Amino acid sequence: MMRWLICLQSSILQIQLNNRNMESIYRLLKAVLIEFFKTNYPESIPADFIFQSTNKEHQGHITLMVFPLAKLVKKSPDDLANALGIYLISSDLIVGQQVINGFLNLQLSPKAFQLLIQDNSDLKIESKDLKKIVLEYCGPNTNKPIHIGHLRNMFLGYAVAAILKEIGHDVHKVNIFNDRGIAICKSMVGYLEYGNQTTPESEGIKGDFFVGKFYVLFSTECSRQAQPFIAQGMKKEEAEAQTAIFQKANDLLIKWENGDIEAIALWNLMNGWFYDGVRKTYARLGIDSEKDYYESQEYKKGKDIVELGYQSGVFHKDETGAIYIDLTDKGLDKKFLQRSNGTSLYITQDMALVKQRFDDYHMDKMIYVVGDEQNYHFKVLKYIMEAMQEPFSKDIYHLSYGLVLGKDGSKFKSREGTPADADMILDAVVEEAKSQTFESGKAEQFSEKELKEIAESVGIGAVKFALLKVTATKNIVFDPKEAVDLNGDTGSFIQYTYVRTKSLLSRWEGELNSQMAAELAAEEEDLIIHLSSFKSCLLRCAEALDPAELALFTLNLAKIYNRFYTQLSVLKEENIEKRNFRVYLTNLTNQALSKSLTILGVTLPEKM
RNA sequence: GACUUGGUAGCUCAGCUGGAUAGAGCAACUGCCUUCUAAGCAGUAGGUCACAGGUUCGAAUCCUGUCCAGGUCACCA
Repeated sequence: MMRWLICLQSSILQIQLNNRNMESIYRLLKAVLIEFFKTNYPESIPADFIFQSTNKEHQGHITLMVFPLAKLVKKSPDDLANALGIYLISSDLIVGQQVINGFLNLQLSPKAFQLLIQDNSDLKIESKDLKKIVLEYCGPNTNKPIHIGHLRNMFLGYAVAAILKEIGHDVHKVNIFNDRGIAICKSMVGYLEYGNQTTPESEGIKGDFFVGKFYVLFSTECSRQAQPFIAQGMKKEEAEAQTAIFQKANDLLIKWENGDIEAIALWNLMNGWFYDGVRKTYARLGIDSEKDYYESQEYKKGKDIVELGYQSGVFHKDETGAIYIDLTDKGLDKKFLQRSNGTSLYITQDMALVKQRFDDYHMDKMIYVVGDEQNYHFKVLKYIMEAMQEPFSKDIYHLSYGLVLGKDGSKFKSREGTPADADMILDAVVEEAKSQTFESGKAEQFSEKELKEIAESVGIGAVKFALLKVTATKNIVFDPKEAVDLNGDTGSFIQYTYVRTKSLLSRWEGELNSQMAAELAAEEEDLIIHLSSFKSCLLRCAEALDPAELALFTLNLAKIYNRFYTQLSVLKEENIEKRNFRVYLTNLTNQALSKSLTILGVTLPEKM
């Protein structure tokens, strides 16, 4: 983890600052403060200064913490604060100062604001030490439609990739289809038993749902057949393995692995339906990948690696013939890599896949976006590659994220076909967005086509934002009903603000000019200060590989702009200087909102 | 049992490397549309930061212990 963070750390942030806003101002003030200490206390020059934004109740923009400094020079905090305040006011960045209980509150000068505007007039980040990064996300199973957990995975992966790209890294997104194994065989048996030659077209069902339907039919029948065994006291999983229908799935799996023509034909047919369906969902969500990997094409190569490791003595064989690696010296257990019957395991194919990826891309970092229930799996994978002395083992990084839980805090179930399906949730939210447009009374302004586009953009944006605003490592309690509510801390609030800026700018015919007005209103100051933290926010998100802070930044920007918009006139302002500058700030906000939402994967409606 | 991640308002979440009276949104209650889009703005109310110790000028934040919850520890994926 740490190694990775250091690699990504940009040259822009060489000075570690204690606050998220206004780095450039702090840097300049620090220089002034150092001068003060050189003159007055040459024996004790502080290594760092702690700044924070001033509390709302007090006057000023930024606050210097004087306690640590007072301790250093052995003076009372208030005395030192007063001396520092007077010294700082002589610089052209500060126009006012006030000491309260050892806190030195400072008021920034117009020049300081002008400086902030200049620093952030473009929102581009230029950084060095760029990396080639491959990021795997999505990873659907082809036996049933994707569910809410996949949504978090896709949105997170997409946004992280976009953030890294924005910083300047060379990012390649890839997908993995888990297209083989017992699960898809269950759907296949379901189809053989109940399919009657139907197709998604004949039934008018989206392909992935069509395949999933037979998975559910299989599961239902399997549970039914398992009842007698459970009645005898057998555990559920054991009992299901005893059923006739499960045996059929197992036989099909063996046939498939042996290259049976009929089995493979059916497998191709059903996977084809699945891909057809899931790719529609990807398109709807704007999820893309540069290269698709398929488990079916990789899993056999894993066996070669196992054999190689066994020959070279890295892996061992137990008395039954199963091959394992001993990780007890890492504080872990033995991990089996190949069954005693010679067939491969989940980890076997990942061993092959990771090597394949490095052969394909020769990248500096491989990021896996996979849920935290697989933390152990990736830890082991990394150790195995290390033991195999693969130089890339250190470049494997598991970007793990928490579960999406239902309202009562329990896990969303999808195995038995409960409504955790991604498409169902999206449809419901889009439908709600549409009815909200009608409720707002604005529906008449829009054509049928526009109405549909707005609902789609707003509804999907709401779900994306709801899942992205929570810190990635934490579990999310997701209530579809709340995502449907488009008021408050939501994506649609931001989209609405964006549309506001856009509408305002479309009425403006003058030039854009960053010339600041002589006097700034508090709302303008807040906006400038907040906008000035955009770049550092992005850098922190890149380091943390987590878009949550960007989501919150964007939300706050929208809030601050809305206050600005309602409290001040822009186009109707009579003072030309003020009007021009407010249009300029509106444009900058528009740019920042547009950039942030695009990174987060939330689309920008033209109107709403 | 071991490892791991969490516990902040009725609910969903912020709170970055310790700083001022712990912040948002939802839900509840008040106001504001003949004025640049009211999917908005302004306001009221709501807290023993799981608990107990410790470190210090100062702790939601750091340390120790306890309790509670999720996840993992397969010849499943």
